[in-house]
Amino acid sequence: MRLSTLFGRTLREVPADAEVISHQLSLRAALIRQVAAGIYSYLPLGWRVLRKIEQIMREEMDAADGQEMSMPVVQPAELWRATGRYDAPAPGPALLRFKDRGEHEMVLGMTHEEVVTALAKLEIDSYRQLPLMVYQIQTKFRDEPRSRGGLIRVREFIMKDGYSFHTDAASLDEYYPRIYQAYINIFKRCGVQAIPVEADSGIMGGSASHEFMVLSEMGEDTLILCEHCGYAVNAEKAQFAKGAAESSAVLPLEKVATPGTSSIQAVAAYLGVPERQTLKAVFMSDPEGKVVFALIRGDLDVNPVKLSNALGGVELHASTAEELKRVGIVAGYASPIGVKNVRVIADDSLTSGTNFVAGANEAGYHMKNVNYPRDFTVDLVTDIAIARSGDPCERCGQPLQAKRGIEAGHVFKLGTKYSAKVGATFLDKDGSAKPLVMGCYGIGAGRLLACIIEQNHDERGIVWPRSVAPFQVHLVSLGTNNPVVVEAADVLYQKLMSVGYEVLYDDRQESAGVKFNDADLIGIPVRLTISKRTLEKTSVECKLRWDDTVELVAQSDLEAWLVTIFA
RNA sequence: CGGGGUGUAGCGCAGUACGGUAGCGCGCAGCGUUUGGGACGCUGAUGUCGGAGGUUCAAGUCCUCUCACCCCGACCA
Repeated sequence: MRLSTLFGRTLREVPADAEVISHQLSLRAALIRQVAAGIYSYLPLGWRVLRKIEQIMREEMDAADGQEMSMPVVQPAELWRATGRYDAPAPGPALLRFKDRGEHEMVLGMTHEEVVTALAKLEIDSYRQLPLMVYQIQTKFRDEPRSRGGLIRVREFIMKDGYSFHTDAASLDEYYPRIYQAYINIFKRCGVQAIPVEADSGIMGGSASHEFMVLSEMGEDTLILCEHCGYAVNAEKAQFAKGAAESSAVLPLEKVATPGTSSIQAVAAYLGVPERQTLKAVFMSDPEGKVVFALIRGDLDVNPVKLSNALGGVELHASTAEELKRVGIVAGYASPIGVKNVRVIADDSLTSGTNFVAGANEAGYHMKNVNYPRDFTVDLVTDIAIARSGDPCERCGQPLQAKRGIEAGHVFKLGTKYSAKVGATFLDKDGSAKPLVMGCYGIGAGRLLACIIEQNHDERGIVWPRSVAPFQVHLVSLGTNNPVVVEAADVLYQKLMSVGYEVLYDDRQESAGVKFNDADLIGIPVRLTISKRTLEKTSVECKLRWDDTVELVAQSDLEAWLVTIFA
């Protein structure tokens, strides 16, 4: 490809809208251009990278016995009604809906469980056909409330999504690690370090799932890691050792005046007790405004995802003052004692320890010596606490670390959630019809591209890993007014291509500075320079993008030199 | 959906307090000189100042409405 005719130009200045480094570089290096919020075009350079990423995913999926196929982006609403997701609160408005000219309700696919399960119902009859895995590399559309960070969080994106079908859970359990390993291979081959963590399965449902997280301050997820024992988990799901509050002889309930102490910190200090001897009340409401009272030991915080899961996955928001008033709760002094009209979900941290301080449901007053279950009852006791940096690991007791990460891939054991609803069954050996047991596996291609840049750049630009670089060789000719140089560069360009290299040839009439800066920005692994100077020595100047040194290589040795780089 | 911000040439920005002929840098086109880290000179083109109303002799600037985009939060397979 001659740079003089490449569609898409590099930008010298950072576009004002881009804050994230991968966003800035993908715009400046002419990989992508924005069309609307969270919707991008890929320019030729970006598309070449994306295709390389896709090819790596394809090879790893094929190696895991996957069969590539393609399913539509536009899907009938009835498929989504069948699984209940059309009307469910989640995904809700993220599922873009519209009508075609025949007034049929349609959606833009945000994932393909519905379509693939319907296909499986059609095509799979017998256990003899199982297990199998199909995958596609296809556009998804999710009408996110807010896109951000360039390609990191978008509305329209290309995803590699795979679906496996099994006779039973044991078969899925056996297959799942192969995909897990394939994912590790994919990220490694793409030059990104991704950490697999245990994850919450969210609206996808299912029994187990893992996310592949790329460490980045930009990340929207928090991971909890234990360096000591290797426990790695999304904070949404992380468990930790909570320890126990003090236990002593149970004392009689006592109401005390605690003016101006609407926070745990304040009331603990006022009464001279540790925070872990207090009970904290947190209120969240469902979409209908019904208040949930979450009760947890004062030194811990509520994890909204765990709380939501404890309630069967309902959507929750922080309760408004109005919602609290309606059920007679005094914010800041709320008490589990005598509370009515709300569901009380308690963290298991309050089942050990005695004589806690809790609110009196009256401004300016708390209760001392509150004991469960003597003084109050709850609807459910479970783990609803969020793990924080420094909390002890539940498995080994060592301190946990919290880090930010970008979710680059996600694998789920779905079980029969979709197949049962769609009626996708097969006949087992014993002649009985059983729902297919499913797994699903996704990686966002564009997000992965952004992650690659996040982890592979320097102050001058992108430093592509060889595996995904848009071209292998960036050929720079200096002195385009010198016919001898032009001729030599043209010959080298043709020769490199004839032996199979992907070459970006900077044949523009630009100064050396412009050409070198663009080469650094675009980040192709090998830079070859041809000039009057190199020709005098019948050599080519060679430089690797990740290395500062340049090397003169005799023209006759160039091919051998390149072989060592791409070996 | 709440809070904050920005829309002026392809990109980055000034001009808006106080209304009076729309500017700068880069980029782009032509000519010439340059050619190893974002060269130089000369000449030139490009704007419905996001949009619609309004006030005024006169609006990029004032008023009203509206749209788009960015950031924080809510949300998120």
